Amino acid sequence: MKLHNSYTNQLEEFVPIEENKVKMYVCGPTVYDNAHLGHARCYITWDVLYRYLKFKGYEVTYCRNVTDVDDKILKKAEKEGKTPEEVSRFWYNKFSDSMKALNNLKPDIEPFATKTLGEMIAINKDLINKGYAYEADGDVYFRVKKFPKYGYLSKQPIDQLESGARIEVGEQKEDPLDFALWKKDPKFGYNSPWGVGRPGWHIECSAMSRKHLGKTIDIHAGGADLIFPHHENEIAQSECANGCKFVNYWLHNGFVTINKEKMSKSLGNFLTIDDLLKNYDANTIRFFILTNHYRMPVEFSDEALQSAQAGVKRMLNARKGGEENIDITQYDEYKAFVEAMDDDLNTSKALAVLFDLTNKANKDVPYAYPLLVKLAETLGFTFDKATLSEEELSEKLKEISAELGENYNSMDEIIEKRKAARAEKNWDVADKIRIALDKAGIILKDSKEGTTWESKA
RNA sequence: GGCGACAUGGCCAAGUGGUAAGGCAGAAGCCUGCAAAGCUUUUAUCCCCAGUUCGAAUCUGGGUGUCGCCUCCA
Repeated sequence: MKLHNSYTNQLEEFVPIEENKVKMYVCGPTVYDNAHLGHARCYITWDVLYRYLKFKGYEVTYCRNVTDVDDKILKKAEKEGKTPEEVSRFWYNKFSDSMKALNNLKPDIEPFATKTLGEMIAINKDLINKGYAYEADGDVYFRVKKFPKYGYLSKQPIDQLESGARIEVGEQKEDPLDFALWKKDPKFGYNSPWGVGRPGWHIECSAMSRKHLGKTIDIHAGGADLIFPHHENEIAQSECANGCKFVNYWLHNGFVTINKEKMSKSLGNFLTIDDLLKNYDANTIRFFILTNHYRMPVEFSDEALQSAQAGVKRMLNARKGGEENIDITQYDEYKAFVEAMDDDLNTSKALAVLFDLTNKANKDVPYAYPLLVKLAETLGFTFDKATLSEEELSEKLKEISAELGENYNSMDEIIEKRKAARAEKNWDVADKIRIALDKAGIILKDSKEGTTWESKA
């Protein structure tokens, strides 16, 4: 399997440190607000990687952190008169709900920054002892110039970075390039050897990664906007503290754009996952994301989502049939799918394979449907049809009964009535029934085997 | 200014040297009492210019355009 490594900027054969085992870390959310489509793309992308690695037979440990100590959380807490814990807990729960709604698998480990403070302090101590960091009036900073490889990941010449760097008021840096490992904060801080303070953002990931996955890990992934400074700084901290390589494969996803601009919180041009789910289901959003290669930008538009909706509907509508227990690896489509995914997660090509199978299923090729389901599930699609609850069904029946001026107690009754009308060539009655059902969001499908119904939603 | 990415049919999008996958939308036909679903058929020479090559969307050089990072950001 080949993956694009941002560190070398090359496609590389993926070889895990330990045979058959993968340790992957994804930079998770800072929990202070709703997640938006951009976040959805990121976490869907890495969810697909996680699923695919497992599909390939790897034993994967997927760690995605939760940043629950941050300026924005504190600001929100102060504004709302809550504790930072209350704020972060609330938004973490919201985030988890969104991830679940998008059908993303739960990572094996979801560490919280506030629960990893001991590891952060330990790393900071190491860095100070080794001369890579220094304390200054309750703050701790990293000496960037002591790490020659600084800038390698982001491909930034150090002098260029230097010209952009500034020392903020109140900071005690030796050099403008230096970044904070620990910041004095008497109000919301935690005890440390340097007084009461809070960790810097970057050290959190270095610490959580080391604590849960070890000093050197296979994969570290996240949005491309994290390359600088976040991931650059993580490398500096971890490699200097641990004296060994931090990450073997750096993977970065592209952005979601809207009107050709990056969708982001600061620009305010974002759509929350919750809002999106009001109009489109998880399969549609996933399809929309996966039609593009993960490193390319994806332009959001309702037209694009509607196109995705139509496409995913076609796939999910594939005719059921075939044997369940087959050896799927023997088929060409399986090989084509694996080949596509092995090529740096070429999901658009993989989707083409799924459409090939959809087509074959509709022509009753015996292995097509089971293989389709198996492969589509590897990309995180779900084939469960929307089912109506008891109450929803009785609600619909009332609606339809009212529309037709009759009293029906079950869908079967209605279908029987229409069947009888059709047998008498009473098209008027038959059509009225079909149209009334359609109005209530129920679609009838006539076939030689009989008539079936399903809910639109 | 520095660094990087992208430019393929009406829309989205694969394709890194051998003659343009797939999806959506459109058209025609089949099926159907009608419809839905499905099936069949159907629409491109790849931003521009120059070069390398027997041969380029694919490599090289030069343009043009768009976007991203360099500050919190998935």
